[in-house]
Amino acid sequence: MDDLLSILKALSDKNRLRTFCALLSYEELCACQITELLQVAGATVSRHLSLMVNAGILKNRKHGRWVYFRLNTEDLSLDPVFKWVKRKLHGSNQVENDLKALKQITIIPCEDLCRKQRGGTSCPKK
Amino acid sequence: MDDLLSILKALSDKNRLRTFCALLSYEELCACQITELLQVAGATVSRHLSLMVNAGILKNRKHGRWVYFRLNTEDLSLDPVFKWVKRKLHGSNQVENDLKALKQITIIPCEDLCRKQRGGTSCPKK
DNA sequence: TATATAATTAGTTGTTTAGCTAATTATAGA
DNA sequence: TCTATAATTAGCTAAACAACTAATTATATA
Repeated sequence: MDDLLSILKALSDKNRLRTFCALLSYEELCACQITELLQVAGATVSRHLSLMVNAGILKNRKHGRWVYFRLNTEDLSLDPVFKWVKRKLHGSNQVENDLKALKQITIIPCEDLCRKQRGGTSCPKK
Repeated sequence: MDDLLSILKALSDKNRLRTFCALLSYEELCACQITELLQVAGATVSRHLSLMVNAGILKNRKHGRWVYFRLNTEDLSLDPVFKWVKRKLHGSNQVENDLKALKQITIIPCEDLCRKQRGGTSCPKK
Protein backbone atom coordinates (compact mmCIF):
# COMPACT_ATOMS: atom_id res chain seq x y z
CA MET A 1 0.00 0.00 0.00
CA ASP A 2 2.87 2.36 0.76
CA ASP A 3 4.32 1.84 -2.72
CA LEU A 4 0.99 2.70 -4.28
CA LEU A 5 0.70 5.77 -2.05
CA SER A 6 4.11 7.00 -3.16
CA ILE A 7 3.07 6.67 -6.81
CA LEU A 8 -0.18 8.54 -6.17
CA LYS A 9 1.63 11.26 -4.22
CA ALA A 10 4.21 11.58 -6.96
CA LEU A 11 1.41 12.41 -9.39
CA SER A 12 -0.67 14.63 -7.14
CA ASP A 13 1.27 17.86 -7.36
CA LYS A 14 0.66 20.24 -10.24
CA ASN A 15 4.28 20.73 -11.26
CA ARG A 16 4.98 17.00 -11.08
CA LEU A 17 1.86 16.18 -13.08
CA ARG A 18 2.87 18.73 -15.73
CA THR A 19 6.31 17.13 -15.86
CA PHE A 20 4.82 13.67 -16.16
CA CYS A 21 2.53 14.86 -18.89
CA ALA A 22 5.36 16.47 -20.82
CA LEU A 23 7.11 13.11 -20.78
CA LEU A 24 4.05 11.46 -22.28
CA SER A 25 4.83 13.49 -25.40
CA TYR A 26 8.64 13.66 -25.25
CA GLU A 27 10.72 10.48 -25.08
CA GLU A 28 13.05 12.23 -22.66
CA LEU A 29 13.74 15.70 -21.31
CA CYS A 30 16.73 17.26 -19.58
CA ALA A 31 16.34 18.70 -16.07
CA CYS A 32 17.08 22.14 -17.47
CA GLN A 33 14.29 21.80 -20.05
CA ILE A 34 11.80 20.91 -17.34
CA THR A 35 13.06 23.83 -15.26
CA GLU A 36 12.41 26.11 -18.21
CA LEU A 37 8.92 24.71 -18.66
CA LEU A 38 7.88 25.01 -15.00
CA GLN A 39 9.60 28.32 -14.30
CA VAL A 40 10.64 27.43 -10.76
CA ALA A 41 14.09 27.16 -9.20
CA GLY A 42 16.29 24.35 -10.51
CA ALA A 43 16.70 22.95 -7.02
CA THR A 44 12.93 22.66 -6.71
CA VAL A 45 12.69 20.82 -10.02
CA SER A 46 15.48 18.50 -8.95
CA ARG A 47 13.57 17.64 -5.78
CA HIS A 48 10.37 16.91 -7.73
CA LEU A 49 12.23 14.76 -10.23
CA SER A 50 13.99 12.68 -7.60
CA LEU A 51 10.70 12.15 -5.80
CA MET A 52 9.21 10.77 -9.03
CA VAL A 53 12.26 8.60 -9.66
CA ASN A 54 12.00 7.23 -6.11
CA ALA A 55 8.31 6.48 -6.60
CA GLY A 56 9.32 4.48 -9.65
CA ILE A 57 7.46 6.43 -12.31
CA LEU A 58 10.54 8.05 -13.88
CA LYS A 59 13.97 6.80 -14.89
CA ASN A 60 16.99 8.97 -15.57
CA ARG A 61 20.25 8.79 -17.44
CA LYS A 62 23.27 10.95 -16.98
CA HIS A 63 25.04 12.26 -20.04
CA GLY A 64 27.94 14.52 -19.23
CA ARG A 65 26.76 17.38 -17.08
CA TRP A 66 23.16 16.83 -18.12
CA VAL A 67 20.62 14.42 -16.70
CA TYR A 68 17.75 13.22 -18.88
CA PHE A 69 14.48 11.92 -17.49
CA ARG A 70 11.91 9.60 -19.09
CA LEU A 71 8.83 7.66 -18.03
CA ASN A 72 9.55 4.26 -16.55
CA THR A 73 7.90 2.14 -19.22
CA GLU A 74 9.71 -0.98 -18.04
CA ASP A 75 7.36 -1.48 -15.11
CA LEU A 76 4.32 -2.78 -16.97
CA SER A 77 2.10 -2.50 -13.90
CA LEU A 78 2.23 1.27 -14.36
CA ASP A 79 0.93 1.18 -17.89
CA PRO A 80 -2.80 1.39 -17.03
CA VAL A 81 -2.38 4.49 -14.90
CA PHE A 82 -0.14 6.16 -17.51
CA LYS A 83 -2.83 5.55 -20.13
CA TRP A 84 -5.55 6.76 -17.78
CA VAL A 85 -3.78 10.03 -17.01
CA LYS A 86 -3.10 10.60 -20.70
CA ARG A 87 -6.77 10.06 -21.50
CA LYS A 88 -7.95 12.27 -18.65
CA LEU A 89 -5.70 15.13 -19.69
CA HIS A 90 -6.54 14.95 -23.37
CA GLY A 91 -7.57 18.42 -24.48
CA SER A 92 -6.50 20.14 -21.25
CA ASN A 93 -5.55 23.78 -21.73
CA GLN A 94 -2.60 23.47 -19.40
CA VAL A 95 -1.20 20.56 -21.37
CA GLU A 96 -1.68 22.29 -24.70
CA ASN A 97 0.12 25.38 -23.48
CA ASP A 98 2.94 23.27 -22.07
CA LEU A 99 3.38 21.41 -25.33
CA LYS A 100 3.45 24.69 -27.19
CA ALA A 101 6.14 25.98 -24.80
CA LEU A 102 8.13 22.74 -25.09
CA LYS A 103 8.17 23.05 -28.85
CA GLN A 104 10.21 26.24 -28.40
CA ILE A 105 12.25 24.98 -25.45
CA THR A 106 13.41 21.81 -27.16
CA ILE A 107 14.77 23.74 -30.11
CA ILE A 108 17.35 25.39 -27.85
CA PRO A 109 20.49 23.35 -27.04
CA CYS A 110 20.76 22.56 -23.32
CA GLU A 111 23.96 24.53 -23.12
CA ASP A 112 22.24 27.72 -24.25
CA LEU A 113 19.21 27.01 -22.09
CA CYS A 114 21.36 26.65 -18.99
CA ARG A 115 23.29 29.80 -19.78
CA LYS A 116 20.02 31.66 -20.06
CA GLN A 117 18.80 30.25 -16.73
CA ARG A 118 22.07 31.11 -15.04
CA GLY A 119 21.87 34.70 -16.10
CA GLY A 120 18.21 35.33 -15.52
CA THR A 121 17.20 33.52 -12.30
CA SER A 122 18.42 34.91 -9.01
CA CYS A 123 21.10 37.49 -9.70
CA PRO A 124 20.40 40.84 -11.21
CA LYS A 125 22.36 41.30 -14.44
CA LYS A 126 25.53 43.28 -14.24
CA MET B 1 -5.92 19.17 -15.07
CA ASP B 2 -7.31 20.47 -11.77
CA ASP B 3 -10.06 17.84 -11.80
CA LEU B 4 -7.50 15.12 -12.30
CA LEU B 5 -5.35 16.55 -9.52
CA SER B 6 -8.28 16.50 -7.12
CA ILE B 7 -8.89 12.82 -7.90
CA LEU B 8 -5.22 11.98 -7.40
CA LYS B 9 -5.10 13.95 -4.15
CA ALA B 10 -8.25 12.24 -2.93
CA LEU B 11 -6.47 8.90 -3.31
CA SER B 12 -3.07 9.88 -1.99
CA ASP B 13 -3.73 9.79 1.72
CA LYS B 14 -3.47 6.53 3.62
CA ASN B 15 -6.80 6.74 5.42
CA ARG B 16 -8.60 7.77 2.25
CA LEU B 17 -6.98 5.00 0.24
CA ARG B 18 -7.98 2.47 2.92
CA THR B 19 -11.53 3.79 2.74
CA PHE B 20 -11.54 3.58 -1.02
CA CYS B 21 -10.19 0.07 -0.87
CA ALA B 22 -12.82 -1.01 1.66
CA LEU B 23 -15.46 0.19 -0.81
CA LEU B 24 -13.95 -1.97 -3.53
CA SER B 25 -15.12 -4.93 -1.44
CA TYR B 26 -18.28 -3.53 0.16
CA GLU B 27 -21.09 -2.14 -1.98
CA GLU B 28 -21.58 0.61 0.57
CA LEU B 29 -20.46 1.52 4.09
CA CYS B 30 -21.85 3.87 6.71
CA ALA B 31 -19.70 6.75 7.99
CA CYS B 32 -19.69 5.11 11.42
CA GLN B 33 -18.38 1.84 9.99
CA ILE B 34 -15.51 3.65 8.29
CA THR B 35 -14.81 5.53 11.52
CA GLU B 36 -14.59 2.20 13.32
CA LEU B 37 -12.23 0.83 10.68
CA LEU B 38 -9.85 3.79 10.64
CA GLN B 39 -9.95 4.48 14.39
CA VAL B 40 -9.81 8.25 14.05
CA ALA B 41 -12.30 10.91 15.14
CA GLY B 42 -15.64 10.91 13.35
CA ALA B 43 -15.15 14.52 12.33
CA THR B 44 -11.89 13.59 10.62
CA VAL B 45 -13.55 10.76 8.73
CA SER B 46 -16.33 13.08 7.66
CA ARG B 47 -13.79 15.51 6.25
CA HIS B 48 -12.03 12.74 4.32
CA LEU B 49 -15.30 11.42 2.95
CA SER B 50 -16.54 14.79 1.78
CA LEU B 51 -13.20 15.43 0.07
CA MET B 52 -13.61 12.16 -1.85
CA VAL B 53 -17.21 13.00 -2.72
CA ASN B 54 -16.11 16.42 -3.98
CA ALA B 55 -13.39 14.83 -6.09
CA GLY B 56 -16.10 12.67 -7.64
CA ILE B 57 -14.84 9.25 -6.62
CA LEU B 58 -17.53 8.58 -3.99
CA LYS B 59 -21.29 9.01 -3.88
CA ASN B 60 -23.41 9.05 -0.75
CA ARG B 61 -26.98 8.46 0.27
CA LYS B 62 -28.67 9.56 3.46
CA HIS B 63 -30.90 7.09 5.23
CA GLY B 64 -32.36 8.47 8.43
CA ARG B 65 -29.57 9.56 10.70
CA TRP B 66 -27.02 7.49 8.80
CA VAL B 67 -25.10 8.34 5.64
CA TYR B 68 -23.86 5.56 3.40
CA PHE B 69 -20.95 5.92 0.99
CA ARG B 70 -20.15 3.98 -2.17
CA LEU B 71 -17.75 4.23 -5.12
CA ASN B 72 -18.97 6.41 -7.96
CA THR B 73 -19.30 3.73 -10.62
CA GLU B 74 -21.47 5.96 -12.78
CA ASP B 75 -18.50 7.95 -14.05
CA LEU B 76 -17.05 5.42 -16.46
CA SER B 77 -13.88 7.46 -16.96
CA LEU B 78 -12.88 6.44 -13.43
CA ASP B 79 -13.13 2.74 -14.09
CA PRO B 80 -9.53 2.24 -15.32
CA VAL B 81 -8.02 3.81 -12.22
CA PHE B 82 -10.36 1.88 -9.89
CA LYS B 83 -9.25 -1.36 -11.54
CA TRP B 84 -5.61 -0.32 -11.41
CA VAL B 85 -5.72 0.45 -7.68
CA LYS B 86 -7.50 -2.83 -7.00
CA ARG B 87 -4.84 -4.72 -8.91
CA LYS B 88 -1.97 -2.86 -7.25
CA LEU B 89 -3.33 -3.53 -3.77
CA HIS B 90 -4.05 -7.19 -4.36
CA GLY B 91 -2.39 -9.14 -1.56
CA SER B 92 -1.52 -6.07 0.51
CA ASN B 93 -1.28 -6.79 4.24
CA GLN B 94 -3.05 -3.57 5.13
CA VAL B 95 -5.99 -4.45 2.91
CA GLU B 96 -6.22 -7.99 4.24
CA ASN B 97 -6.26 -6.75 7.81
CA ASP B 98 -8.86 -4.12 6.98
CA LEU B 99 -11.12 -6.69 5.34
CA LYS B 100 -10.77 -8.93 8.36
CA ALA B 101 -11.74 -6.02 10.63
CA LEU B 102 -14.67 -5.07 8.40
CA LYS B 103 -16.02 -8.60 8.59
CA GLN B 104 -16.51 -8.01 12.32
CA ILE B 105 -17.58 -4.37 12.02
CA THR B 106 -20.31 -5.04 9.47
CA ILE B 107 -21.95 -7.63 11.72
CA ILE B 108 -22.74 -4.93 14.27
CA PRO B 109 -25.83 -2.78 13.59
CA CYS B 110 -24.94 0.89 13.06
CA GLU B 111 -26.96 1.84 16.11
CA ASP B 112 -24.79 -0.32 18.37
CA LEU B 113 -21.61 0.77 16.63
CA CYS B 114 -22.44 4.43 17.20
CA ARG B 115 -23.34 3.81 20.84
CA LYS B 116 -19.98 2.13 21.31
CA GLN B 117 -18.15 5.04 19.63
CA ARG B 118 -20.07 7.56 21.72
CA GLY B 119 -19.61 6.10 25.16
CA GLY B 120 -17.40 3.10 25.22
CA THR B 121 -19.31 1.88 28.31
CA SER B 122 -22.90 0.71 28.42
CA CYS B 123 -23.86 3.26 31.08
CA PRO B 124 -27.01 5.03 29.89
CA LYS B 125 -27.12 8.78 30.22
CA LYS B 126 -29.45 10.09 32.90
C1' DT C 1 45.48 19.70 -13.06
C1' DA C 2 42.34 24.12 -12.40
C1' DT C 3 38.06 26.31 -13.57
C1' DA C 4 33.36 26.47 -15.00
C1' DT C 5 29.00 24.67 -14.51
C1' DA C 6 24.58 21.24 -14.31
C1' DA C 7 22.54 18.94 -10.86
C1' DT C 8 21.76 17.70 -6.21
C1' DT C 9 21.58 18.29 -1.24
C1' DA C 10 21.19 21.19 3.01
C1' DG C 11 18.85 24.45 5.49
C1' DT C 12 15.09 27.81 5.98
C1' DT C 13 10.34 29.61 5.50
C1' DG C 14 5.41 29.97 4.44
C1' DT C 15 1.40 27.20 3.07
C1' DT C 16 -1.36 23.20 3.10
C1' DT C 17 -3.41 19.58 5.40
C1' DA C 18 -4.63 15.80 8.77
C1' DG C 19 -5.86 15.43 13.20
C1' DC C 20 -8.34 16.93 17.40
C1' DT C 21 -12.49 19.07 20.28
C1' DA C 22 -16.53 21.89 20.35
C1' DA C 23 -20.48 23.74 18.08
C1' DT C 24 -24.06 23.18 14.70
C1' DT C 25 -27.37 20.79 11.68
C1' DA C 26 -30.63 17.30 10.52
C1' DT C 27 -33.37 13.41 11.65
C1' DA C 28 -35.85 9.63 14.61
C1' DG C 29 -38.73 8.67 18.17
C1' DA C 30 -41.17 9.92 22.58
C1' DT D 1 -43.44 19.70 19.41
C1' DC D 2 -39.01 18.10 22.68
C1' DT D 3 -34.92 15.13 23.30
C1' DA D 4 -31.33 12.19 21.69
C1' DT D 5 -27.98 11.48 18.39
C1' DA D 6 -25.30 10.73 13.54
C1' DA D 7 -23.02 13.62 10.71
C1' DT D 8 -21.00 17.87 9.42
C1' DT D 9 -18.73 22.28 10.05
C1' DA D 10 -15.76 25.59 12.63
C1' DG D 11 -11.68 26.61 14.88
C1' DC D 12 -7.34 25.22 16.39
C1' DT D 13 -2.48 22.81 16.40
C1' DA D 14 1.21 20.09 14.66
C1' DA D 15 3.21 17.74 10.84
C1' DA D 16 4.11 17.50 5.89
C1' DC D 17 5.53 19.76 1.96
C1' DA D 18 6.76 23.04 -1.85
C1' DA D 19 9.42 26.84 -2.63
C1' DC D 20 13.59 29.56 -2.11
C1' DT D 21 19.00 30.46 -1.52
C1' DA D 22 23.43 28.64 -0.45
C1' DA D 23 26.61 24.88 -0.31
C1' DT D 24 28.22 20.64 -2.31
C1' DT D 25 29.09 17.12 -5.87
C1' DA D 26 30.26 15.52 -10.36
C1' DT D 27 31.72 16.33 -14.96
C1' DA D 28 33.65 18.85 -19.21
C1' DT D 29 37.09 21.64 -20.98
C1' DA D 30 40.97 25.11 -20.90
